[in-house]
Amino acid sequence: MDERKQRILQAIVQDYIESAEPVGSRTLARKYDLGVSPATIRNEMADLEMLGYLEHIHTSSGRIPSSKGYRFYVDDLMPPQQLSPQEKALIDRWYRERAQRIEEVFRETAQIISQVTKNIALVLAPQLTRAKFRCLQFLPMDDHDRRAIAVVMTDAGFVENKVVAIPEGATFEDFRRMAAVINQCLAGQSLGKVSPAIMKRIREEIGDADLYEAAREVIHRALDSGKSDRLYLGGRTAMLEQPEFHDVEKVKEILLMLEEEQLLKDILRSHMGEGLRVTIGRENEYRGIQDCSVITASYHLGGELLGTIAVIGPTRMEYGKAMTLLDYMNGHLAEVVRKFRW
Amino acid sequence: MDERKQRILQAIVQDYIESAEPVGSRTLARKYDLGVSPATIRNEMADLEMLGYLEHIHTSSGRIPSSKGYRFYVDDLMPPQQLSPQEKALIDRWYRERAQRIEEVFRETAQIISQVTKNIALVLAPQLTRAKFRCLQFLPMDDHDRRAIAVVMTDAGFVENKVVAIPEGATFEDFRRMAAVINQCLAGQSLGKVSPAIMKRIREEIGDADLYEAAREVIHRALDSGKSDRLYLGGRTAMLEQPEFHDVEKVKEILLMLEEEQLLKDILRSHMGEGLRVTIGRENEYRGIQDCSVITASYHLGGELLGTIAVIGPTRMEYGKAMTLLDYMNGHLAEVVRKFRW
DNA sequence: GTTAGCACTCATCTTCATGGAGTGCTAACA
DNA sequence: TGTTAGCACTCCATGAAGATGAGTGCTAAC
Repeated sequence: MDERKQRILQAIVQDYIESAEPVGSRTLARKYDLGVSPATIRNEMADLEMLGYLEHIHTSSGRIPSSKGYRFYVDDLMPPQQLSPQEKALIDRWYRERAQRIEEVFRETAQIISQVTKNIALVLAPQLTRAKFRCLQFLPMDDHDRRAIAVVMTDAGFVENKVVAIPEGATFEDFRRMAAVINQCLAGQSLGKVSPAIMKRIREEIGDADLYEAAREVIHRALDSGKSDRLYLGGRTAMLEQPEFHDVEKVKEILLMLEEEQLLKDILRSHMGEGLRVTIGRENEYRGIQDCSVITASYHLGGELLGTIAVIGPTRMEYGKAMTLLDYMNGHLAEVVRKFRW
Repeated sequence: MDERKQRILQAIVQDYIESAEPVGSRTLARKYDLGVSPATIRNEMADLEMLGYLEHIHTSSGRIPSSKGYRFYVDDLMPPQQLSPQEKALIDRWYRERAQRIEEVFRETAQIISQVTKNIALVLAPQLTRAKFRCLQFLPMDDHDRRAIAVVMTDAGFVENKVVAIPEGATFEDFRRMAAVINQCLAGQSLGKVSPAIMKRIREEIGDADLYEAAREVIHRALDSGKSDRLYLGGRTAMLEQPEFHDVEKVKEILLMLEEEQLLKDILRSHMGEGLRVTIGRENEYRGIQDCSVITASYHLGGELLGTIAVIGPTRMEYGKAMTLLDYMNGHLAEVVRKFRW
């Protein structure tokens, strides 16, 4: 692929991303200073189509980039972009004004990304499975000693509370004792997996069978909440700005997909872990988004993978802008998570 | 308005609700056994239009009910409806399978309502402001005594936790002492309003100014979370089934409204407190939904107002079905909330 | 290798005719 | 006096026909 072909492909992709209309040789020649006539461009376009970079709806409709075309654009042709200081300042201020608690940080991150890119934004918050157990405490819930609140804390500063029943025969004091045992045994352990050996040690320390059963349930439920990492979603309305979604059937389809939280998490997880990543159209495994592109960025802290942020939109997407933004938000998030941690 | 007019109005409303098409005299005569000719129906329709019960897009377009027409239908003409035992069983099973925690109950309630009515469902969970303070406890958060977790519990069994900073010079032990004071002073108080007198007493009991400042903040933030009652939303996709939302602009408008949580809460609150209530089209105060109807039902427990559930949809709505369902879910919710309380 | 020119292809838009569903009005009927 | 049949009229939806415009592919000339 010679340089002229690349210049033409670049112009086509950029024009199509901007206009959402199939681009023809004449328009291209007029708008971009390519130094050749429409006829030449036509020849080149025909070649590019042969090579699989462009597509044709029908004769005489202008070309649109194929997945392969976008891929080449993203990898080799896309001019590097940077957020302007104004944009950065805007984002920083947004955070400062609206995001006090860490949940708000995630939520607002999704908001910002969707607002800026006019596409769907996903933020997968750090998984607690990767977090380490810090401590567990019980609080009495009623005066009759029948329920207690278990408060579980992780080293990342996440706090969860659950109501647990105190079994017949046991007292709140027993639970307090149990907490001490659990704290001792689980301290520093990853929530993801508690080894049978540790459970055995806890059983021995606790002694009483009923009480151990209760302890097992508490630990189990604490782990459960750890497994369900939280997904924040933004841009349900923003995406309607895209002409691709001017058809209600399409909108319905996408909205239905967005309600399947598990599916979204799976998609994100399969992209996780390799910095900035772009998956274009057909490259997607899940069929429902094979006319969409997914850009993900994973944020780390001290080498540890924390979570992922993503943009999902039509393949005709401002890749450069989205990638630059994700990269910036990525750093921001790692920073914020670091701040909330200690 | 004589009986024949009423029968005709009833037929028109029912037919329009079913078909979403303006209904004409001929169709009406064919489909419903009214015992009169189309011409007579035409005359009656003209009368009903004069009286304001029907509307006309243009000559020769068939009639649709006006807000006033729907109102008369809902108040006087609508046949009473009941959920079938099958439907009830279905709902009960749904709850049993998916709703363990109280938050899930609210969420699934919204889901069920939107699924059944194919419209937007809102569930406003009990406001904590109405709940009474039960107790506050602090847990140490880190080893350096710089942060603590405040766990606040209400008599309805809601538990909230917040991270608070321990001011320079104070220790965790001070906070523990402070908790004792607050517990003593606030026990049984409504979270909605803490009188200045009580705050004064707390200040005197605590003594130290810095510590009092910290206490004030904790109480303040506990109340804050009480004020933000939670809204559960269902049916973002279900509503797309309605032909009224076959236009993307309409969809965008409604979705934008649904993102304004405060607005939705305000709408619900203004409807709160009077059992089953229907507001039709123009009767709505908020302009954005003047071509929609809102049906709300408030659930109570021991005379105390707890929350509201609602359906929002086009004025062409199955009022009977929605009202019956809301009424049933209402009882269900009160029951569930009672079960979670003690 | 590049370009101009030409024939051809679609999609879209406009216009126009047509049929169908509906109304309103009037006159006849019971 | 209330009911109905009949008729003229309105408006929407549909589809065909034609014009328009943007685009391609191919060939021949530069």
